[in-house]
Amino acid sequence: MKKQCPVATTMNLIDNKWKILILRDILKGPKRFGFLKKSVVGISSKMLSQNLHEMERDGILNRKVFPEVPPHVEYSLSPLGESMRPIIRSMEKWGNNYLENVKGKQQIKF
Amino acid sequence: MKKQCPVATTMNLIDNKWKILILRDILKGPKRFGFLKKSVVGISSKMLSQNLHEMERDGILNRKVFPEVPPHVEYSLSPLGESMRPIIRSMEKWGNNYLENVKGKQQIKF
DNA sequence: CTGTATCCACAGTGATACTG
DNA sequence: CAGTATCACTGTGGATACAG
Repeated sequence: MKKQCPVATTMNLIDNKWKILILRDILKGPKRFGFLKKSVVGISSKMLSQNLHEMERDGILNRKVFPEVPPHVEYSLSPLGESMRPIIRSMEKWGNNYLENVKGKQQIKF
Repeated sequence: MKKQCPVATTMNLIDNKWKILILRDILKGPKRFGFLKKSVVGISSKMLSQNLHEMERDGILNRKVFPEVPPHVEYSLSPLGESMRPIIRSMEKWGNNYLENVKGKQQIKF
C-alpha cells in the first residue's frame, strides 16, 4: 500500500484554473450559471458546464434547481468545498502581494 | 485600466500540477534535477526541464550550476517562491484531511 | 548527470449551433 | 436561462534518441 501525497490529492480535485476561479466566486455565495459565465472571464459554456459537473461529482459543490420558468439553477458550496477556502484565500493573498509589491517594481518581467 | 484578479494572477504563475509538485519538493530544501525526476512521479525530463525554466523565468526559483564533472545543478527557492509556502501548506493540510476523513468514509466516491 | 531535439498522438478546448 | 452536441484544431505532453 503506497502512501499518498496530500498535495497531489488536492491537485487531482482542482486540476485546472477554471475550478479555482469558479471556487473563488462561489465562496462569496451561491451563484447561477449565467453569473459564472460572465465572472469567470474567458470560459465557454461547455467548459463551465463540464467543470461544474466534475466539481459536483467530487462533492465540492451542490447544484440546486428551482422549478421555474425560465430555468433557475444555483451552485453552492458543500462542506467539502467550503473547507477549501483557506487554499483560495492563500492564493488571493499571494496574488495581491504580488500585484502590489512585485509586478513592475522588481526586475521580474511581465 | 482593468482591475486584476489576485487569484487568477497566482494561477498564471503556477498553472499546472507539475509546478505545484516541484514547489512542494523544493520547499523542503534545494533539489537536483535527478531527484525531482524521481520525486515528481510521472514527470518526463522534458516537462521537468520546461517547468523549471518557466519557474526560473518567473522568479520563483533559482538555478545554480556547480562547475563539476559530472554536471551538478541545484534548484532552490527565491524569496518569491518561498512566499508561496502558505499556498502549498494549505493544499497539504486540505489533502491530509481529505485522505483521513473523507475518502472512503463518507458517501463521496473514489 | 543534466538536460535538448524531434516526432506525433490525442486529450483538452474554442466555436458554433441548437434545445428544453 | 441553462445548458448539450458536434466538429475542428491546437498545444500538451509522452516516447525516444541524442548531446555537453
